[in-house]
Amino acid sequence: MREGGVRLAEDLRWRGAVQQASAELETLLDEEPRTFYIGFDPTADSLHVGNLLGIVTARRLVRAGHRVILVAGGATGMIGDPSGRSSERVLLDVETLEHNTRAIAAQLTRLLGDVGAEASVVVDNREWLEPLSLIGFLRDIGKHVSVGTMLSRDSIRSRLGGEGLSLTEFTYMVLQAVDFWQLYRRYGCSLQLGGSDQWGNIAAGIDLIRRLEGAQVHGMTWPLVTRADGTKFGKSLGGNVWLDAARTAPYELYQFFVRADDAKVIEYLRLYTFLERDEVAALERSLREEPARRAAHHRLAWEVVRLVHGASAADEAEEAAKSLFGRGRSHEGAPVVTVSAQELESGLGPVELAVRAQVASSRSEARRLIAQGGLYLQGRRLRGDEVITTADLVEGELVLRRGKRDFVVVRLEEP
RNA sequence: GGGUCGGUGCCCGAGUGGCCAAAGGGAGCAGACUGUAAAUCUGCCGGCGUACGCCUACGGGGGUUCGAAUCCCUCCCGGCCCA
Repeated sequence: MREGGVRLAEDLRWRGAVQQASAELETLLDEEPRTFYIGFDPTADSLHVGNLLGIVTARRLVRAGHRVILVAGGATGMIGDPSGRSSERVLLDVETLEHNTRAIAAQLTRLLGDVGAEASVVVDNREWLEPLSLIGFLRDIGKHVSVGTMLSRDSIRSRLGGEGLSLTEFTYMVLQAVDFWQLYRRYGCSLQLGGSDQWGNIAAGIDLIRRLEGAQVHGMTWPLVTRADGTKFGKSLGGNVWLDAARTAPYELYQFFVRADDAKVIEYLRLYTFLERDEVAALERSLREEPARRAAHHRLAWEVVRLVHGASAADEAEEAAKSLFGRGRSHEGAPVVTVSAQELESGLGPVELAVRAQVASSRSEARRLIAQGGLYLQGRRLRGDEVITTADLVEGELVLRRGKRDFVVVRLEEP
């Protein structure tokens, strides 16, 4: 039960990776190998940065000798978890959910697969939830669930005080309890992990198993990760930051983390990487003494990209960042847009170029951007009346920048 | 089912017949300062258009009016109270 030379419980405590637990961490984590589970909602066909902590935590437990079951919530996804939400979910259609569940299961397998097939299993809870009949559910399970207790949970109470919630969402908690119960019976699972907003759902499972099996199982949550201003971590330029390279390129993932708030980098390093105390301490010192180097930020970004996309993708993203933001050899991996040779030969105005390079979503926006002096070519500010032609290509490329930090490399289409 | 209050731009929220593309705040974008950070200051911030402008918008539909986010009808959705 050791991770990085330190007992797991102590390690997680130091990392700030535990918010609540149903028992002493040492009892839960250091005494014997356990089977634990973490659930993932199929709300999209890829996981995102918000799911990263679950994945990292799972890896820590596996490395310490525990076994993990990753549940792709194909069935619970049909219902929608009200936890931490102020408004009723819009239900996804069945085909989308099936597609998402498959995609997420595959992604989980990939992200945990290398720690050993033995130690990690990916299952879909439709396996046991779909066969349940309403009557069977109400007789066999519903009888053991106290509505009073459910009503006292924060996740429910906060909604009752606001928009209200449907029976469908109210029931979600019980379905998740059934998951835990089934995993207990099928795999001997005795510990459920989740974000702190999952505490109510986890507790419901613990209660159910106690009543149904007379057994004591446990739960543990990690804290909600925020940005320095208190808002939720994980969103970027108008959207989620995904763990699927097709949705968020490794370069962009790297950029997301490299831009972390100073006030938060160290916290993120502890939570999201496997670096040990002395390494984190060294980076902390660097942050304090030579902040402009941004060593902690770069290390954080590299570590996360390595975890998600592999070491070579991490190296490439790092190299591209160096190249675009300072001196570096290659910006392979940076966003690329192609234009036809004819197009560029006849010359493009900055507005056209910005739109073609997807650096602005409309001509109006492009014009506004240029008027404000926010478009740069090869590091030089572009004026509105310039014309860009093939003569401006440097090594066959135009390096376009929007604002301080968003680069796009423009290349000619392959003939 | 009855009553009542409400549904405004990405979010919060003002507006109660023309001066409304709609106050204010937040978010976002750009500039300055910097370190691809934070804080601060400045500008932009529905879409299209070089531009006078045009189009789309205040829950949906219909109506009154020269003119509606604002008035009327109706439907949908939500809160609260009553049954």
